[in-house]
Amino acid sequence: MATIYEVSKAAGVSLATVSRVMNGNVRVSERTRNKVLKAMTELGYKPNAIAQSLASNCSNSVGLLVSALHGSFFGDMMSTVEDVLRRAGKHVVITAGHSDEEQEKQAIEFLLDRRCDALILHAEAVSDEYLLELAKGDAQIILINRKIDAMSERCFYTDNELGGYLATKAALDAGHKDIAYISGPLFKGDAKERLAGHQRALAEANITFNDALLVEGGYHEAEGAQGLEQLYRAKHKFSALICANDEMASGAMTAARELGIAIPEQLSIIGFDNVLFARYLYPKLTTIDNPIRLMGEAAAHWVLAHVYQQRGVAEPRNLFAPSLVARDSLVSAP
Amino acid sequence: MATIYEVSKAAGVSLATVSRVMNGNVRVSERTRNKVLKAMTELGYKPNAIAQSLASNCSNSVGLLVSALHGSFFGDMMSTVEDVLRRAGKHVVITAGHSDEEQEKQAIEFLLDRRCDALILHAEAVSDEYLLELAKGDAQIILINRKIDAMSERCFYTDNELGGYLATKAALDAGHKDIAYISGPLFKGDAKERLAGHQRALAEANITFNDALLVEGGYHEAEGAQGLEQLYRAKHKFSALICANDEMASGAMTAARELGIAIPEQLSIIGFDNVLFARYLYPKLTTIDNPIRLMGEAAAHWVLAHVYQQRGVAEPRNLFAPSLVARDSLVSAP
DNA sequence: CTGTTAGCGCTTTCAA
DNA sequence: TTGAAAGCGCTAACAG
Repeated sequence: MATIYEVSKAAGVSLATVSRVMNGNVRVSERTRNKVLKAMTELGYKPNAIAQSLASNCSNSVGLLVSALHGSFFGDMMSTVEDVLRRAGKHVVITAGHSDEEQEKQAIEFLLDRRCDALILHAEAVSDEYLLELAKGDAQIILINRKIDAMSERCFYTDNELGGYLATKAALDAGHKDIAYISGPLFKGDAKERLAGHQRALAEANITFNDALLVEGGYHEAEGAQGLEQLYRAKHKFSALICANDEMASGAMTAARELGIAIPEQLSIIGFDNVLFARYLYPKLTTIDNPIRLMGEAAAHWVLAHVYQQRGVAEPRNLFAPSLVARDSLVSAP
Repeated sequence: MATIYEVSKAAGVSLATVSRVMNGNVRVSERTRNKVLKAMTELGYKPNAIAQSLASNCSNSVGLLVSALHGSFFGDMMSTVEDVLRRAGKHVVITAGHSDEEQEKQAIEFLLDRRCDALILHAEAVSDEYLLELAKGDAQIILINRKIDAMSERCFYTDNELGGYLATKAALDAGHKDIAYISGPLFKGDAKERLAGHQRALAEANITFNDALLVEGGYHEAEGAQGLEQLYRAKHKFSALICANDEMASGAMTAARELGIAIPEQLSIIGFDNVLFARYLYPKLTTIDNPIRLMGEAAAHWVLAHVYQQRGVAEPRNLFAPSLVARDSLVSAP
């Protein structure tokens, strides 16, 4: 691998000049630039990104923390973030936190050790205090799907409460009165908010929230199935079920089928997130669209604008509104 | 951020000694080591990974190329690779190639520029020659889901032909004679191999392969749906459909339902890959298990053993055998 | 077992 | 507009 030194010799100029034409920010005469460029191509020169990072104190890398590397939700998010950032020549180091405090901290430490210029975090388990403390350090911290007031301009999130509200409202509008709810793990903010929206919609319709119709799940398909079975066994009647994400809705559908419950005739189901496979379920899942790709894009754009000082990047919005996607799994109450 | 220099001063030793206790490979007296350790914690010292990389000419990072960051197949793969490598303190830089030659090359260049110690590639579009050339360079190249004879010990792949064979064999064993097939894009090796397996099974059963029952898809759900519609419109009769991956099987199921075809009563469907959501489809998808997690693990272990000289890592196998997962979407022929 | 001393390849003042 | 030179923070001979 040719080094900058060899290029400078070949071009008959100094190291500094080569560096200047590489970075293009300082004026270099046309003639000199061409000599250097020629030498570079002849030698097949590639700048050493590591040396550049050390000297410039900028790693050109951004760390991304997600809960898991598989799953439609995070797939969509990683996909947009990587796309935007790589186009800008930045690289993305991805780690998984598995919704566990210790693992999230370790992953963040890891990214910090690699001297990432910015961290885009989908952190679920660590505390606000920890994140605030982190934000005081060298790396810029951006949060996805979480809002902390003291750093709200670096937070990109969905109005989960509204989403929960819309889901329940849709069921109510279809005439359902007995609505069961399988929530996400309630230690997570989004799970709490979605549930709060559900309760608000019920209250507006003068329906008292029935604790017996609530099951706490963990956002996985299996818990959707278990949740439905539990509700069914408890013999409380309900004609609609709202699941706090599509994965659980899918699990619930499968379980319902096995119990001989016809969907949507006997039971309407509504999901949340509108992940790719939602429309391939049978019946096609009515769900709440969670604009995760837009949030990823917003976070990446923020980094480009504020960390790398790129011009012409539109200032992203922070709050994203979910919306109902009406498909086949919700029908009028019998 | 404290530097090694400050630590050495605080501990009253030389730079080199601090470096030694950090890396732990050279003997340092217990007393000195403790002094250094103490100074480190007091200063909250964190080694600068970038400087380490530059000095040691080892970035401790491995690049991972996948076709897309979303989708169950790649999710599973990234997940295992990241898990194994991060446990070993290596970091994973992930890029997407989108099955496009130009984009794959760019992504690989990008990883090379970052001086990754090894590249684990799920490359679909670039040529064997290109990869062989690449393997001559500084970074070690590992291939997933692809075999090139000249570097077969660095290739980890499924026996796709066998998989295609097993799928078709299962349909045949269930009494089906007219078996349609929606393939992956035939410029991809795995798609070709799966199809070859299909044809071998037919030949063994003395059934002539009928070109009219073959549709070329692109591994996406939408193409599964289109493929089924196309086959249906062509009015060729078939009682079983084999799809070259689960996503297309899912799309085909949805499309069949819309055309009023009962599954599996009127049409049996078999997928390939056994991704997570396959068992949540309705009916539950009979499919071929593709041990993608094991391949990811194997690739990561190979890197640990051969690139980072870790001891005690079992030598991974290169060829992985797929197997039939019988669920509900395949039944006996009418 | 420990210290000295060159670098690793590049950026960035500071002068010229 | 260009060059000289001092680092960035760490590793790795080489001596002692």
